[in-house]
Amino acid sequence: MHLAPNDMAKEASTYHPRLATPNHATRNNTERSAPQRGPTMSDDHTPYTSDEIRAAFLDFFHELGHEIVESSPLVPAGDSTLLFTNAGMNQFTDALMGLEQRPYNRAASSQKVMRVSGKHNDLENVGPSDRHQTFFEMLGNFSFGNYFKKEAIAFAWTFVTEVVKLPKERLWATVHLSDDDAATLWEAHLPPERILRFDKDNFWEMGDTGPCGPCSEIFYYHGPLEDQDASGVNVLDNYLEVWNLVFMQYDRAADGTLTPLPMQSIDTGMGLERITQVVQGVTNNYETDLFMPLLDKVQALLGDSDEERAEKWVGYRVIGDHARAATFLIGDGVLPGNDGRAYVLRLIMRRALRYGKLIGFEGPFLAEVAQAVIDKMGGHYANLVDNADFILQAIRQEEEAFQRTLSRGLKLFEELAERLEGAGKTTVPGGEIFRLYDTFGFPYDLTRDLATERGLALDRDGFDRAMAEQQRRSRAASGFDVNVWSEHYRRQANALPATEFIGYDYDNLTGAAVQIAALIDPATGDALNEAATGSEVDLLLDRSPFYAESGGQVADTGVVETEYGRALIEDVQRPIPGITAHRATVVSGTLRRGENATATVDVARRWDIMRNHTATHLLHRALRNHLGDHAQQKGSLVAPDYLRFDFNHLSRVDGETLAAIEQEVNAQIRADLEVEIDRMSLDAAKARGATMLFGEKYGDEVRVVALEEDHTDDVYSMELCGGTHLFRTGQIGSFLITQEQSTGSGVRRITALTGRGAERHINEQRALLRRLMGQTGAQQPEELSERIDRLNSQIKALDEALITLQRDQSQGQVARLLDEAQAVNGTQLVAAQVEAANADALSEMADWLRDRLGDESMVLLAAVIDEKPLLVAKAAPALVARGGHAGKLVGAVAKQLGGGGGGRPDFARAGGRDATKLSDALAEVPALVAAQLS
RNA sequence: GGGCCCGUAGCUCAGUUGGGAGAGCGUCGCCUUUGCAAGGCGAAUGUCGCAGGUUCGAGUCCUGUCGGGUCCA
Repeated sequence: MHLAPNDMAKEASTYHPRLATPNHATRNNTERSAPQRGPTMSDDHTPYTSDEIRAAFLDFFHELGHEIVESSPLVPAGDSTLLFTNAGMNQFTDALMGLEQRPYNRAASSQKVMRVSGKHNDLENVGPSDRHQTFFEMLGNFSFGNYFKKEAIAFAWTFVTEVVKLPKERLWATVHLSDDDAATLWEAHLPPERILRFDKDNFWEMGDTGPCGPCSEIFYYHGPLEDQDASGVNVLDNYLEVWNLVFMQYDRAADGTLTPLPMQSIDTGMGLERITQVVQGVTNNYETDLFMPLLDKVQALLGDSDEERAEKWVGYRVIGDHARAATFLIGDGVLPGNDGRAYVLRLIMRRALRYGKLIGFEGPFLAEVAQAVIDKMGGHYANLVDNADFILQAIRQEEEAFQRTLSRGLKLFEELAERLEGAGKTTVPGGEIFRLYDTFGFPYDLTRDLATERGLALDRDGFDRAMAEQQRRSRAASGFDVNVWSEHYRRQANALPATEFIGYDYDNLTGAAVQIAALIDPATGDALNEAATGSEVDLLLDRSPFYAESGGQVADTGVVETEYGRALIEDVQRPIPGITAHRATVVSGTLRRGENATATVDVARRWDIMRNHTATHLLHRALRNHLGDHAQQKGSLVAPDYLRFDFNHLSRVDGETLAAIEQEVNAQIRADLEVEIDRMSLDAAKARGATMLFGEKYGDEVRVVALEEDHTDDVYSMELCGGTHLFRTGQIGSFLITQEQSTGSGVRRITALTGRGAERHINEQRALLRRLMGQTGAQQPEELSERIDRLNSQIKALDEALITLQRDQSQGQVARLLDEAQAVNGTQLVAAQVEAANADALSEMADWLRDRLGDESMVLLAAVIDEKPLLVAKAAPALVARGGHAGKLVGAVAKQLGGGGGGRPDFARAGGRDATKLSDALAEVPALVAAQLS
């Protein structure tokens, strides 16, 4: 039942809270637990625990005709500018701006939110501060062009005063300086002196341009009543901002001017932790029932007394908050790593681990606390329970990784300290501290503690300078990657025609009758009347059989033809919801707006794509069967020539498992499962257990692709999917995994082939086998390995025989050369050209000569190897003592050969280019040696 | 996205203006011992991540690339 907006405020003000029951019919099925009533629970029906408050909030707005929408994941869908979901409104952005139509125009949610960086939130505040957290839940109600200020204010007021029953004498409202409407509306609820006006604090905007508007906030005062005063609002900490109501009213242009929006919307946000704190009458979030079980767990693990716990409060809070954040992030598919979201997660986890050490943990502990998080929150967030094993394993792994990092850092520090002390230094240079931190991840405060223990001072300024320099560099290098497609289209969203997709019906793939509804210049985004031969243009059709790239499936290609022109479709994208742009090149004639056309998809290519897409579903299921439920899709590419599938997994998949997975997929292909595609409501799909993807945005009606046995209705795989599929899995033909690799922390990638691609691959491999058989003389493939073994042992035997032979030869040459030794300034000198197979043999000969010529000998041997002269010189120890230098000698000789070289006094090598000068060069050796010894 | 560090024997690592690939642990064999622990003697094991380049010569220098670590945005 929907009420007229005017009645709504009245209805809200007479709302009577009923016992909060979580299993409301339209609410999602992840909310399982009945609220636990704590011993301190008041005996009327006022919600008290966090679970009760959350449930009461959602019930309250459901009663008021709001669609209860499940929290979207912490990783935002399709928004690369946003690191994490940071507000309840994120998943409604398009609906709030009127870009997206939803089957409802009012909604409410309890949204998981992460805030780690930004103007009001610094990670370092989390712990010491009473109100900062990284992870929290945001309760919010939303109106998409439906109700506005009056109802929003009335709803909020009713909820805080009648549902959670906050005392009115402690409530304040703030409105924007200019917002007389809101001020007047508040007067229905509060005396005028409790309605305050502010400027910037009460104006909300997303960016420099775009939708914005005044907002109104509800504050709760929790100090002594007699000290309450208007001057404290928005200033003092004991006036808590409980709820922010945003009135989306204007559109701000680039020049700063405000124009009213065609559709006025409401976006509100109330932190669950904060309202729970107020309801439970405690002074900070960490004393609410959301955190107490986690802090109790920490205490139990440490065996701390209450006094000890009280002393270490900062550490307790850091661990409590960060354990929640880590648990939820990993639950939503983020794993610790070295960039973006993954890095933030690592930062948070390592901060928790450091604080853990500080308050007395010696071994791993974070996974234990995470278990407490799952116990506490799993009732409402079922995915935590479903993925518990994976979450805990990921946390344990990171704890181990950090332990390794610390051990290595410790070792490096010890070395550094000894070096410093050896050099008589008393200060650790900032650059060194930074190196430990930057390159090896060894935290500053650990370096500080270790240095202090050894009586070393620290160059903190140097460290800070190095850090600032690195930040400057990083910032300077970071650029923006703007999605031009969506930029152009977003601008004129309302003026563009929507496209009906008719490509699910494969009869429509060729020769479909369509109309060119608009032509857009891709470079400028301008609408065109016509496009001539050679031009690149985006076609907007009234209906289209072309599949636009989405869900990993690449776009169809093909042809659009009119009576007067023909264009090749090269890419198809959906830059904003509902709009399909066909990127085309006009190859003949001219296309005009409004013309009728026929559209033809490259059908063979489309079937290749569908083979890969249906196979992707089989692979997804098989992966989860073999690796566990955590092996969820993280990314997917479905192309005509291959498929690529990324999924969560913490270690590499070994060959045996990979083979088993491939086998299972092929077995399902042979079982020739039927592909059954149904449209149903999201709730119905969930109820049937369909696989959904994190970070994917689903409408209310979804498409479910099931792969199942014909008669038994045994479902092998069921996924929400908008892609195009085969009729039966048998059409895949065969499935081959060609590669398994890592793409980053905790994510593995499998590349595979189906159908024609698999066939081609096998043929290539067979051709290779035949070639190898020809080369080795094997009659059967099975003989190959044996043949190669035999060849290898032959090579080895020949090698050994050759070396023996060469050695004999070398020894013969050495014997002759011994007689040719000449005395130069008291040394025995040999300088000669010999035959040698390689540098090692040459070197060996020189060794023998030197050893046999005595303590003051010098040997210089030359050989031509690979047409280039190579020299080796050896000087006996006593000669070196007298000034003999093999390196210098060999260098001087090599120079005459057009090369260079050198080495140590007792051993050196050199090479040249011109072998013909060798004998001349050797003739000069005695003189050179004589010069060295004089 | 911008940096920095690492990739050498099964493992942990050394390798210093570019000039004979090493150590410790482990493995194997023999000796000693009733046996075990231990000891003694001896041995095997390397595409120096991969691909280019510079050079007479590259583990070492340069470029690219893959893998791992780590900081910053």
